[in-house]
Amino acid sequence: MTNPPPNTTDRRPGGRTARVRTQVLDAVRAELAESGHEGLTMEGVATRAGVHRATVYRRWRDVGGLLVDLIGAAGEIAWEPPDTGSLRGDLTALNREIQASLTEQPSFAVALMAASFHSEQAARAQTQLWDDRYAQCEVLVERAVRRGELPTAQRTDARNLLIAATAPVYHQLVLLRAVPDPDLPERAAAAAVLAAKAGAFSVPEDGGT
Amino acid sequence: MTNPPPNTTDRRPGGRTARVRTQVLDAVRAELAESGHEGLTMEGVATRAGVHRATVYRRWRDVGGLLVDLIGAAGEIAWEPPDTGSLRGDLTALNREIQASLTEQPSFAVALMAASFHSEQAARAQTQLWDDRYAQCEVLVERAVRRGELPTAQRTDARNLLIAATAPVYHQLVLLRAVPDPDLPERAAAAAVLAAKAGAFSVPEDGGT
DNA sequence: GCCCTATAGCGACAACCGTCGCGTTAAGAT
DNA sequence: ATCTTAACGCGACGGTTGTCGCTATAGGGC
Repeated sequence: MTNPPPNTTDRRPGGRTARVRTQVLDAVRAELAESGHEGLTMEGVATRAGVHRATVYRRWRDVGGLLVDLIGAAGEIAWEPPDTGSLRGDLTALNREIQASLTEQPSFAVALMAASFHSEQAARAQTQLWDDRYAQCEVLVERAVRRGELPTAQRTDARNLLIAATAPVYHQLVLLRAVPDPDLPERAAAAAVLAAKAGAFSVPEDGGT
Repeated sequence: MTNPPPNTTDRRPGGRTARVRTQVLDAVRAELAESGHEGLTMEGVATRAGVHRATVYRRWRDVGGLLVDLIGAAGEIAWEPPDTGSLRGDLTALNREIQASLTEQPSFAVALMAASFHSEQAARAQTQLWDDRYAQCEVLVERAVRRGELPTAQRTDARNLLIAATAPVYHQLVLLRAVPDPDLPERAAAAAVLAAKAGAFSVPEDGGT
């Protein structure tokens, strides 16, 4: 008997499995839109997807798992950091995006935050998501340095600058649950830029080579 | 028949009622310490307090309600904003307090945040709590202005300054779940001060009288 | 002390949640 | 076309959650 050529992974991602996945993810989106992150329940998703509860539990474990998979599905569409020609403009645009994502009904970002308190996978996915975004955004700072908008005597810590610029938006909307202030994105961006120009995020050039 | 003199409120806050309350709140603290905000459940609190489940549900409604009452009980002990002699020192001290409150095990602040996604009362209480704190902290800015640390040509919006200074700490610890950075409180405070000195939080003096 | 009644105790309940074992279906390889 | 078995469907289960109607207890005004 010839050795059977090894099965790639012994998985079956196609056909029915794939169909079930799209049904379930669609159901997640629909439930989220209809009843918000509070009404997002495993039972509800399964019923709406026309799939058995046990299936959802087996493949996604908990609500966090569903959201994580939704990130995966959405993450395939690329995101690009804004490029307006000035650091302040870029950060403002970024903040506007963030404010929109936290304000839209329903907010996927808020759902993920809520889930991250109950679900380990959701927590990890959230950290991952923001980390990636911030990494992508570091180019904003590099561009600003190249344009001469920032002091060049010392390197500017891009991550800290980005966090300083964006954190107030989250703070106001999530923690303080303030009504969205249309000027906040720009104010927060401007403040961060001023601080950066004053050298607030400069770090000693670490020894090269 | 003589009109019976009106009972003050027809409530009975004393005696057994008060005893039950302290038992329950003690149980909340204990459960929180033992199993964190994730393990804080109505059932568990009731059992530990030696009280019937229905009683806890009736009086506190949900986990959020318990936390809210805990704030009330703790809120009676006064909190004072730091006063170190400089704006930067004050904000750094404030940030250190915040970082400590988010890092301690278990963290009441984190528990309240988690609950605020499920419980309306918890959400309101959270907003209220931070609002009060920020209102109290505005004196920091006033003192700084009086000391001449900030530009006086225009008024500085204390609230925005405070949020810019403190938001990064929440952001790092809650959203990004980064490991606590001992330098962050100072860095964030310093950045906010620099921005403020550059006029980032100045607002047009609104026309008095 | 004696009432009145606010509040707590109690047990039952329906709903939901998550898991399990087992039978069925249909990918995907030959 | 056939076979193997991954993935799903199904129903049942034990545990938890939140509510309700009722009874018992005790606070506090008289």
